[in-house]
Amino acid sequence: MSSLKVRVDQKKLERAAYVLKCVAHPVRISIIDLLEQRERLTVSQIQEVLQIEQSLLSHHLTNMRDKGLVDTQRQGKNVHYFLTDTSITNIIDVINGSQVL
Amino acid sequence: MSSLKVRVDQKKLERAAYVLKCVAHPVRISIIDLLEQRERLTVSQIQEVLQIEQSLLSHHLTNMRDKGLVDTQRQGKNVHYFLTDTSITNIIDVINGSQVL
DNA sequence: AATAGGTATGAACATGTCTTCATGTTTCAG
DNA sequence: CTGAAACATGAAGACATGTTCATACCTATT
Repeated sequence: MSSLKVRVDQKKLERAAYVLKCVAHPVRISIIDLLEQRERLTVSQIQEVLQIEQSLLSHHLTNMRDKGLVDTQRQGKNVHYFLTDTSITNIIDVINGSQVL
Repeated sequence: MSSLKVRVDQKKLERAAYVLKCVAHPVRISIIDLLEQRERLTVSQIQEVLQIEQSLLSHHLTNMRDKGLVDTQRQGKNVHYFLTDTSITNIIDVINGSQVL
């Protein structure tokens, strides 16, 4: 007999998968990395670093916002993006500290 | 002037995204969690816990194997699966220690 | 050799994701 | 009020992923 079972409840599993799916993209990982370094960044600042189309970046940011990864704050013509929970940046560490990733 | 840039190189970014995409699924997160508890598990053992179709589970396992997350070892009629790099289990911790995930 | 248990594979369909392009919105400066 | 800068949105096509079903494969037992 074995009391083996999944230690994460279904709700959390689905939520985690949902958000991880969002993290799992080169551009979006990059954005997280940038926001770990700067706290707040405007779309144009991010665009300058990543060198991708404005519209594409906006889609990615909206995506991350929908999933609750980032939040925004308007300041004049600019919109500032920031991480809602900096603990996600731990994923970057996991990435760097793994043979597999 | 700002020396802001992505601190993860392109290759690693793509690899990380590729593997994270694989992690980002309820069933596959569950499998990782189980293999954190047991070291080695056969397909049927996993199936017994997860209660999903054999074929579906097999597809998921093959997927994880292709991405290098797990590896296998045959023993008679059974095939044992195990994590190739236990540091991935840190992702479970990140999940549990995050407000967002 | 035949059978059964354990696992893998492939086709097919539905659904989701990524990217581009065109266009819309908001805000400020003049 | 007009125009330009900064950002968002929506449609569409290409492509990837998840699931099911049927079937094939491997191994041990008889």
